[in-house]
Amino acid sequence: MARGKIQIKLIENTTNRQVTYSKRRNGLFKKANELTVLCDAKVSIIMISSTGKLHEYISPSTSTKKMYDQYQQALEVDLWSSHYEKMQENLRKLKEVNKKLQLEVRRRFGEGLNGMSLSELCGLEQDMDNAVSLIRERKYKTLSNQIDTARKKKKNAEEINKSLLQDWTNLIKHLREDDPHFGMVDNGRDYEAVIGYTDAAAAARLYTLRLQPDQPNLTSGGGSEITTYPLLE
Amino acid sequence: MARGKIQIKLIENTTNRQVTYSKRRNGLFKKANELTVLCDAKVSIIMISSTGKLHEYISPSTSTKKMYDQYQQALEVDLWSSHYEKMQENLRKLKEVNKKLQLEVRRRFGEGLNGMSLSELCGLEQDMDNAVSLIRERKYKTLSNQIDTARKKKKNAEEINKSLLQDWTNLIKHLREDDPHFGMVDNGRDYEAVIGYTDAAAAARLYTLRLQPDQPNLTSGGGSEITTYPLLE
DNA sequence: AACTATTTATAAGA
DNA sequence: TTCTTATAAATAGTT
Repeated sequence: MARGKIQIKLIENTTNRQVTYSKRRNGLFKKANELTVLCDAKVSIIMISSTGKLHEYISPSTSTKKMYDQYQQALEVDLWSSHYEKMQENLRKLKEVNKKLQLEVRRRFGEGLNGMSLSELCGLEQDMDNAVSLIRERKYKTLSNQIDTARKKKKNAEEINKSLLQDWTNLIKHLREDDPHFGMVDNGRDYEAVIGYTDAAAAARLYTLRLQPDQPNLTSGGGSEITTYPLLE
Repeated sequence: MARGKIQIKLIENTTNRQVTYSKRRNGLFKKANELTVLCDAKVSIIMISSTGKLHEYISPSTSTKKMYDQYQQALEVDLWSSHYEKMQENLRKLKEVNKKLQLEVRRRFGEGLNGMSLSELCGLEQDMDNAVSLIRERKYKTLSNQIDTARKKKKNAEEINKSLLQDWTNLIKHLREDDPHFGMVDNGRDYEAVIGYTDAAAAARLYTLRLQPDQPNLTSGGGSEITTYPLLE
């Protein structure tokens, strides 16, 4: 616009372009500010240069966020704003519900009863009594289930013990038949006596030990009726 | 900038102001576009006039949303995203709290007990029992307050009745003294007998009726000790 | 909306 | 970047 007319097309010379960008940017911002003052308008300008630098102008009476918010509202282009508002509404409702629930819970803890009428109190008491019955019922059910499970476990354990002792006895018998001196320890008593029938778990443990593969003489000994049992929880 | 210099200050004349706004807006947008082309820049302008109308310029290669997103990123001033995310976080937390409260309430109604352990059930039962005691206590308190109030009202009513009957007796007495035949009804009994002492309220009602202004012979009858009583709730 | 006198913006050069 | 300045462009006031 001076010292020669220019075509409005990309300035090829990078330096020139940057200078022009800088000058015209200032010009634009100046104009924007004049418009703001003269016409009581609000202007938001965001500019990004070809080198990626960002500049902005914003009228003194507002903010970039406000301008963008207004833009969104005005143009109704805004998916986000509606989303945002829905969220706010949601939040508000949730807070309300929360408040009510809190009161509900508090009352069911016996607090915050002051504002309640006699009939409300009666209703609440009734509710609570019913609920307590249900809870008690549930408790007994849970309890009886647990007892039942315990009984089953005990029974199962007893059976396993029985089988283990049977296996053990058979094993000893087989070994005796092969070697009459087997099982005699220094004090002259045999394993059965040492272990006794009082500690079945210990017997089982010992039994397992004796079945380790590093004692092939035992595991390979004539097809004994050894069985395995799943471990119980 | 033509036909006379102007001060950069608000144009008082509304019409002038709007005309200038329109002209300069075009000028600004033209400049913005030139800048876009000449310098390969991106420009977003949002303007809101004093009358609330919104106009925008946006460089062809971009969009207003993109520009403001870039603005956000570049300035690292998370303007609305943070707000938005905070809201989402808030919402999430509230929902969680809500869920817990709902479960709490449901359990206190005796529902949703399935996932609870025996000890949890025992704790809940204990809580509920305590709460029921508190509620019951409160109920009895409310009840006794109401009984108290009722007693007071009853006492008050009785006193009023007593006074009314006294007044009534006095009135009849006075009237008898003036006219020995007064009060005799067709079956020969007098009003006191008809009314009896068993229905004080009915006596009071009749008494009031007889004091209506359209029966001046009674109300004007020698200065009787008639008193008035406030109506009770 | 068009005109135009004048102001303002700015391209090119320093 | 800033200043200068010739000149293009914008625009205030008018029609």
